[in-house]
Amino acid sequence: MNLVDELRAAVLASAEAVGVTGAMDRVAVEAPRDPKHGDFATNAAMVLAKAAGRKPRALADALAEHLGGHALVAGVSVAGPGFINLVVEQAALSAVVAAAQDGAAYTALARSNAPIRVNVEYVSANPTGPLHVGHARGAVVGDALANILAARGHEVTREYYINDAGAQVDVLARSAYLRYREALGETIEIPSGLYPGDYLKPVGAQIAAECGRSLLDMPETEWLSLVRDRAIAAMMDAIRDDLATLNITHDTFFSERSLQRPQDKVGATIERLRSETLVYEGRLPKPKGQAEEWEDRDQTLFRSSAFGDDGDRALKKSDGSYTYFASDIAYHDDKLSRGYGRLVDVLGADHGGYVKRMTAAVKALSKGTVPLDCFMCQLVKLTRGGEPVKMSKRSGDFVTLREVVDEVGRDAVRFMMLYRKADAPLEFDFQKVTEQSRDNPVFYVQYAHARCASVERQAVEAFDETVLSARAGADLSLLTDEGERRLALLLAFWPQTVRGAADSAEPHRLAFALHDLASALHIQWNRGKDDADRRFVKTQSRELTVARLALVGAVRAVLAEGLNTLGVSAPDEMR
RNA sequence: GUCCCCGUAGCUCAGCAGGAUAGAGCAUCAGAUUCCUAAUCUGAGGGUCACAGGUUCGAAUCCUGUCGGGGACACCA
Repeated sequence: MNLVDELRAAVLASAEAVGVTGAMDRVAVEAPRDPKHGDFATNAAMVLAKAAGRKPRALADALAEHLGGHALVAGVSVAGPGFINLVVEQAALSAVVAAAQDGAAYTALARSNAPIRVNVEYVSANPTGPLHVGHARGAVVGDALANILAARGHEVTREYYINDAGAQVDVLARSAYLRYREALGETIEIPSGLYPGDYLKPVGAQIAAECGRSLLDMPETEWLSLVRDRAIAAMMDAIRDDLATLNITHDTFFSERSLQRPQDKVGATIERLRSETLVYEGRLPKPKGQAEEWEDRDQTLFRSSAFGDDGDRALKKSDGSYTYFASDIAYHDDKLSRGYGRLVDVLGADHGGYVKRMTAAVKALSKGTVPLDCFMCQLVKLTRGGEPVKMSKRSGDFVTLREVVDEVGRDAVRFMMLYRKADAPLEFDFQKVTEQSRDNPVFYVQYAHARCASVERQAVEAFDETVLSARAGADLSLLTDEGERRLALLLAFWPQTVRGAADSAEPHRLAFALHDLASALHIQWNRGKDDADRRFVKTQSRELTVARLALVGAVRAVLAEGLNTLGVSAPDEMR
């Protein structure tokens, strides 16, 4: 059990001892606002006061008296409206430092005792071109979230939904066909409405090489599916390559088309819902606003309004084919049939209006047993030297994910995308991120890790190699310096941070926690410049150096584990 | 017209299931390199948490409304 959990258990035991029951799940052990208040603080007295029928301060006094006797607690005080501040025994922090030597094992303390199977769907960009920088955000957030859920102990599947069934892939095919003719020597012009990007030229060339001139005389109905399949395959290869530059790989690529052929799974799902009276034939009210070409007609509708949506949603287009939503219902039904306990969709900002209906659909399909969490990534505002860069796949004039990674580097792209809440807009400035300056927090955190490694190298030089192996038996009670305690306390919160990030699906919390830890490390390091007694490597005392190396090793292990979870490298030196 | 997200320091953003004096980075100003990497650190200035109500012991946080910015709104995907 980790320290924060132990303290929380102690608080709850104290509450029980003084005869309080009630909203125990709201009791939290957290960092106090001001470190001067103590090592930890709990809101227990304020949260439980009502149920106990006592005033917060009075209850706090009672709890504090009881907590004072706990083995881990060295000091207790009551402050403010009823906070109980705790100072822990040195042994408690020593245990944290010892446990954190192994970053992976220490992070495993965050594991849930009720792990479930989780499906995380992310990216799912249309296979009509290379990924652009907007996709990068969803890709990184989804990937990091999957890592974090795995760190929480869940069994995670990373999935990509290939939208290969709609009209846009026919447009892709027509665009590729023109490139095919171009490859055979024709001079072509890409009409508006098709994809003009150069990236289809190799596809056209490849088809020309394989099929020769045989497609030239065919009617579109004959070449369309052939060209389409090849173009989609080529685009998916390109997308996989793009994702690989960010170290992102999916476990499953799920084809939308496979829901319709060879078997009509979409129809089957619709009919099942119809039998539950959740699908019906009816008319939608004419939407207000832009609806000039509104055609009032009977439609096949899903009763999503019964599950929290604003209205019912169409499942078939006027030509009788399925809507994207209908396919997506069948797709999520397929996910459910694979036995997941939780579904997560990471969506782009332009899918905002889609969340309610999809959540409603999963509610209906799973009969409320499986939650679907949709997380929106807001737009990325890409600037270069203050000038906004436009992105539009149709124009063929967009900044690709690959360009950004090539210019800025994988680590910087990943960390920057994670260094803010996903549902807040993000400004990504090329210049700042390329500068490798203090402006870029990834270097700050990586530097802290490199500095830890450097300290270890220095220690070996000052003593010998055995100072590192001696850490296992270090006397950690020597770590009494204020800054050292501060580092140990930050380490103590790490498992909770991982839990919080996983359960709230907010990867940025990890990034900020790592930044905090890096900051504390840098501060302590610099204190050694003013005060030689505080240096990590203290040549006069091997014993003290070994203890401090253990602390540095713990910080390094957690930084490495955290960076690894975010998909960012943890270099041993940065020169 | 409806729905979703956002509005916190000059700028970019945190603020974890309401809680202690609202934080960080950048920028500005003033400092610290005989010393484990100055890609670092120390200090200062800078705020009616968009606005108005409400809920309560207590609100940046929850509810309602207003204003402002972005996104989405039959059949596209």
